[in-house]
Amino acid sequence: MPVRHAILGLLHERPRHGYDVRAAFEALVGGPAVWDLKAPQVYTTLARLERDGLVEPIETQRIGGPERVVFRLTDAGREALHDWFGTGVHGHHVRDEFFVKLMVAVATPEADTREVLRVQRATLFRDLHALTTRRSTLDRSCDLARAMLLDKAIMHLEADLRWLDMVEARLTDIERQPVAQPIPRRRGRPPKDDLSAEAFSA
Amino acid sequence: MPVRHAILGLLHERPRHGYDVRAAFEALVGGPAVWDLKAPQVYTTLARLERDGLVEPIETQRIGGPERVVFRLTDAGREALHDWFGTGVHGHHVRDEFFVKLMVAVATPEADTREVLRVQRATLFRDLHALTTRRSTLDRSCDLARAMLLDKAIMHLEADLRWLDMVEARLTDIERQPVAQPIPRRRGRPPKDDLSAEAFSA
DNA sequence: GGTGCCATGTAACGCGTTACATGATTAT
DNA sequence: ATAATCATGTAACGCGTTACATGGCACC
Repeated sequence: MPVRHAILGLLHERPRHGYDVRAAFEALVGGPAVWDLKAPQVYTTLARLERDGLVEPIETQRIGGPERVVFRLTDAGREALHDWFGTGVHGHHVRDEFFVKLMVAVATPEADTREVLRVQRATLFRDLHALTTRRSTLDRSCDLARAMLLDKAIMHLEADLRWLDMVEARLTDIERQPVAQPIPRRRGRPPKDDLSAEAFSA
Repeated sequence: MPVRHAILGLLHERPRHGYDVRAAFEALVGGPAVWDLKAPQVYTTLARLERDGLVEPIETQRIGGPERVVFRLTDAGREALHDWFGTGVHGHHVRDEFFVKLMVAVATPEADTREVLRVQRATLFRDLHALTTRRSTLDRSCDLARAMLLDKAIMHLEADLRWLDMVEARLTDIERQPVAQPIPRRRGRPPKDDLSAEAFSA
């Protein structure tokens, strides 16, 4: 959902056409290396915004190449932008790919869980190194946005690495204990066929 | 991409039909409260996996209700699962909704950046409180998966809150300085500037 | 005049969600 | 009998991505 609202913000500043929106977005977040907003997403999002009445075309320029449709915010668009500023963003804690991978690995006897952990740690360390390197080259420049974004990414990577340490410690603790019992989807009548889910295959 | 591969893992354990996959998945991650995998996603994903040759139907049961198609892994499916275990998951950190909101707010004179920060902090604190509460009720039970997932979520929320403190400090430092200059999308002849970065995005 | 690139799109796909259809079983 | 609900889907949408089409312009 970020792009949609970001475009509202950029159009609030001034009316823009697609390419302008894209350039402004990337300038905002720190350039295409940080967030390469794809052109099709700009145009389709603008089309949806227009359909929803948050944005309206005001003119079409033809300077060199194809026609450029310039959009501006409507009142409804300004309201949506204001609402966006007024609501917080929740952490999305749960949809975590590596957590799922870890759970599947634990449940799969043929999988080497320690190896999965090792590979993940190595991946995150490489990411962390790349980020800290870029961060240090940035320090002298006055690019606030990129520095803050890198800081955030670095802090999250560090959290992930600490979490991996915790996970490994716990796995060592309970090396071959039973780990989970099935959680019944409590609903009405199960069709008594119940071969459902004993989560981990001892 | 987690669900696709998780389903491969569950079918590796034993052949299953759609409902069975869903129940097993939720048992794995800690119940529908943690990750409510939607039924349509299960069936469409199974269909894609079958189309891609990673999974194949072996029988159809009709016990009570509708027909149930039971799938099992193919060799290609086992290979895909193995590859999944062998590759690390990069931090995605960059597609961050709040970061975008903050950048837009800074660039929008009418927006109250401090208020945006305050609302965000309040939201994250509420999330953190909810999670720590759930975490403490879980402690005595032996539910490893949920505890680890909550730990991860809590650590990331703490990182976000520390980051917010940092951001606020920086904003105070440079209260009304100019914040961003546009970054020209290299047009015309590409100056081969190539500051390409892995570690970020895809 | 090619070659390539800009700027505008369209089309199709993946993943995820919600809304809805269907038939069978179970509870009241 | 009626209502609920389970298990199987389909359809449509949002968001994001890649591949491709189009037409002008810039350079060699």
